[in-house]
Amino acid sequence: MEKVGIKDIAQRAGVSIATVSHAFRNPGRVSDKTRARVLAAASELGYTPNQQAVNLRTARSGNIVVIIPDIADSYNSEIIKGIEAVARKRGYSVLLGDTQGTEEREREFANMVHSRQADGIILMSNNVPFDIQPETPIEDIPPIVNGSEFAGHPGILSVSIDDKQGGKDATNHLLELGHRDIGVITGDRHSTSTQRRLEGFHEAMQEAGVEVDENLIIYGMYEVDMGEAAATELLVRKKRPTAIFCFSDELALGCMHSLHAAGFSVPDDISVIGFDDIAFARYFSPPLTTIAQPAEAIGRTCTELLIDLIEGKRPKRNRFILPHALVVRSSTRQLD
Amino acid sequence: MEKVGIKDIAQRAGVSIATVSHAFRNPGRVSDKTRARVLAAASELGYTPNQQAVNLRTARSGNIVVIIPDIADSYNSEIIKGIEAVARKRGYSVLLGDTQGTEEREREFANMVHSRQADGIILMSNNVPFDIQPETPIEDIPPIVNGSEFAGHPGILSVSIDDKQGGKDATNHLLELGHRDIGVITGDRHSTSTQRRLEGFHEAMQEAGVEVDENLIIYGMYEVDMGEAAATELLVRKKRPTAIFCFSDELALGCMHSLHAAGFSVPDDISVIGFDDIAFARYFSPPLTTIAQPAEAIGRTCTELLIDLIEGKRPKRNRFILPHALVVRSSTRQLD
DNA sequence: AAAATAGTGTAAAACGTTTTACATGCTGGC
DNA sequence: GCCAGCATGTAAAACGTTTTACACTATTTT
Repeated sequence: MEKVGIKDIAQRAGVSIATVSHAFRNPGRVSDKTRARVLAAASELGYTPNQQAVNLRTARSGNIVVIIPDIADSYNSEIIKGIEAVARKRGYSVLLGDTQGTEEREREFANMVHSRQADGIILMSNNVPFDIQPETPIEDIPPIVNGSEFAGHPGILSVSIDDKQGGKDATNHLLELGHRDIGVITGDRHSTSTQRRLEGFHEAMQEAGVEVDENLIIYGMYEVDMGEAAATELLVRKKRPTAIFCFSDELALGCMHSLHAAGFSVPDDISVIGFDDIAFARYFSPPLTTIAQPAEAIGRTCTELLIDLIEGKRPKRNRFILPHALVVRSSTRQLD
Repeated sequence: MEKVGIKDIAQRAGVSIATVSHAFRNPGRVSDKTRARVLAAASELGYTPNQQAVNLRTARSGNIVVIIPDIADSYNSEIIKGIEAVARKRGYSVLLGDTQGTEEREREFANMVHSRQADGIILMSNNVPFDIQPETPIEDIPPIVNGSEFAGHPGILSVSIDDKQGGKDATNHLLELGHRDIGVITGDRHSTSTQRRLEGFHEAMQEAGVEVDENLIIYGMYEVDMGEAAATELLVRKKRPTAIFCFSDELALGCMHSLHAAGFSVPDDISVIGFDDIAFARYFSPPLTTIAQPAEAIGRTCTELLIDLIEGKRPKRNRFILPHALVVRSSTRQLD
């Protein structure tokens, strides 16, 4: 367990430390014979390179930090799974940045790339935690990829589904089933995803020539409890909705819970559609109709792009759109 | 954006680099006046210390790695949340080690402490990814804390609930409701938690004088799909269970899904009890009766202990047991 | 046979800090 | 006035690597 370094193995193999280093990093640079001797010595001594030293010298950390509001959220953790997998494959480690929603922590984590603890950032949030003006040249921005639609800076890569179209698809599904009085429970009002989905909702309604009742739109957060509260809210409205579009599956879960508690049947009395298609969605009662996001693929893509960026390969496009899909299960049905 | 180092700020403040370092790390060591000058220079230049250099010099990384089989699992991600919070509070960052169950990755991650990328390990798994004999002295083991009951090495800290008692409590609950034909769907057969919960089950049955039907015990993994499969399995048994004890809430979810699909009502036809009390458990239909584990607290405690260990404070005890609780909801009821 | 080239090895600088050991000037006690 | 002791500052070593520039030998080219 004694710390064995490059120089111990140099001594044992009877060569210089430079040779040892070359033997590892730069095979061709050294004769096969000495290389073998070095490798032997290394394994006899149980050598493990000190990454800190390597990192300092090579000015890279091999880490990427993922800044995410809440890691316990199902959708988020699927994404992280994708991130982890690709990072590992490409030789990077992932540093977890659970911000619990606070901007202070967001900055803290973002600072890790300045302090060289990380080489790049995957951002699952809408604020850019630096002071970046839209006119800041991209060379001055550290490697960063956003995992959602992102409006902050045109040069920042982002990968996500087409939220607006998603919102439209969900709405059209309800419209096709004959619903006209459609309630909406949104996510965080300031998030781009909420804004875009809402646009999609309005556009679909307009195209169908159905008037939107603003009273039936409840703005909230993306969490379960919010779904419960919002559903109750909706039930006391003068005009009761016959269908509810929830901007996340967790919201839908909370929503259905409230509806059941109030004696309504889903979908017989009220249809509910969600968004995300988290792993549990098919186990809800009733199994949830929802817009599926390819969470893991989003995570994977973000990571591939980020690492490309770190390694100097900037893609031609800045905006990557992954396909979503309407998944019809049993929480929605034709209006009588 | 130019990289500014300690020597730039030394130059600007007209002092030596040693003084700059002291001004930061070691206030009293330097006069207030120069200290102020240094600090001013630093902020004017927008200085951020290069952590890699600091780490190399001070021989610590400020990282802990958490080795966990699947980060997308609800119970696991709650734990991670706890870990993150404490780590942050105490000035550490967390490196994610999602092993996807493979031992190879486990070793890879464990190796991060040898290569100085991390100062310690939180292990949420049952294999120790080093070659440690029970007789290896604790000084030779890197700082490590296990987040479950752990049998590998007596010197390794572990924090968890009392799984055996948990198994007993769940079983007694069913027994008290009059159930005698109790099915069991376990988690990974090799995990200590499964083994201990099973012991608890047997002990409770024995104490109640009820014979265990080995045919009603299905060994599996801790995942939803397994729950579905196992439930179907159980239904074809000659003697059908009137209650099922699932070793995780995810299993219970899958299990109830199968039961519903087969036309059974929970709890009217069959009672189901879970284990963990994940955030979603109260939203299941019916809301799940389960044994609550304090996941976040487990994460927090692990982390406090690990960091103590890293910083040289070894606790008097090696085994930390956190309280669990039976949470009765609506998935269990009195047998007619 | 001299000169260019390829192959192999090494000394030493560098990465950006922290920390040890020493130097200097000053205060005050005698 | 002398010395002890303190307050403040600094030079230089150290952390464990990678990498540059050079040296030497052996081989090939002319």
